Amino acid sequence: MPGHALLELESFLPYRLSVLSNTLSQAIAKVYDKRFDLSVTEWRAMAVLGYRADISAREVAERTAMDKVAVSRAVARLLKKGHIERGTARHDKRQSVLRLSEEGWKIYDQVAPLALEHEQRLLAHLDVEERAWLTRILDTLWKAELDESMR
Amino acid sequence: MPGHALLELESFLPYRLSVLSNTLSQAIAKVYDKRFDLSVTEWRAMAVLGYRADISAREVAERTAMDKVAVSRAVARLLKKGHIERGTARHDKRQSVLRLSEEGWKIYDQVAPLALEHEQRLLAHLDVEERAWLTRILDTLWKAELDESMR
DNA sequence: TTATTTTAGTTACACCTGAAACCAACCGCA
DNA sequence: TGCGGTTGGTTTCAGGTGTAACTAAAATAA
Repeated sequence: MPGHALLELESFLPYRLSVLSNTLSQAIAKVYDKRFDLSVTEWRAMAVLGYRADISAREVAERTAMDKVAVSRAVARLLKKGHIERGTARHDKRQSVLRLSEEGWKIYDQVAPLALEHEQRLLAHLDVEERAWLTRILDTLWKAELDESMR
Repeated sequence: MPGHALLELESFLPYRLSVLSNTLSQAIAKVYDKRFDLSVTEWRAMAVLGYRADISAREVAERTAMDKVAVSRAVARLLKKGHIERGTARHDKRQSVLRLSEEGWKIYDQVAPLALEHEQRLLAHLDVEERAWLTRILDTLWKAELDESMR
């Protein structure tokens, strides 16, 4: 194709990142869904609440990089399932205060190790040096991209 | 939270990959959409057709890692817009034969350089060594993950 | 205090997506 | 030749998602 820019999708970085991460996410998502009836958004919300309890929906949104609508819906579903509990902040009646319920912790205790296993399974393909570089590169790109998307 | 697995989302690899790649994709997608009225799926189809013409929808699906439903819809929209043309394979009347139209090439010639620019902008955050490692690591994970998801 | 603007969260709408059902054409094999 | 199974592609349906509009509460300003 003379005269046209040469763009080979398979070696195009944003494309590769996207496909890789989607393949990865979908594989994990399927497991969460089938075994625990959890969507990725729901699990992400639970994950942050397992790490830090009694935070507002807004803070969940920040920490999961989901937008507030997605969080609102995930929270609604998790409440219905009884995986989380919701209170109201005393100092600000608009804010919710979210935490995992007893039941929620039981789910969490099954899913979290599974997630970590999944990560290990992925990292198993890399040697120590590669892992270090990957972490470093992701850090750099993360900062650079997120900064830009904020602007 | 004693007794519970420690999972910090922000340092969890699949999560980081997913957020990074989504932030990236959305930024690009917005540009494609606003300036060219193209969705990511549509653009990906056009990208492979720019690289290799006269292939079937199934082959587009393979080369873009999209499923055949997504391709079918992207093709339908691209046909309506006149960006691509469709024929039928002589040896197999089920198969379509797709290629960019004159009009499609005009769009392609604008978007492809833009995409490459985008990639450069991203790579600009990394030095030569980091780029080499990133490529290598992506290759490895790509093969490993895609192999597994095939099974 | 009252008026204005901002923020937390929900709802409504229109779109996108994946899974499954479906149709037509092809293949393998008897 | 004909019959079961497979493959390319489309359609349908049931969710999921982002954007924008909305409500209530809080912060800010006058």
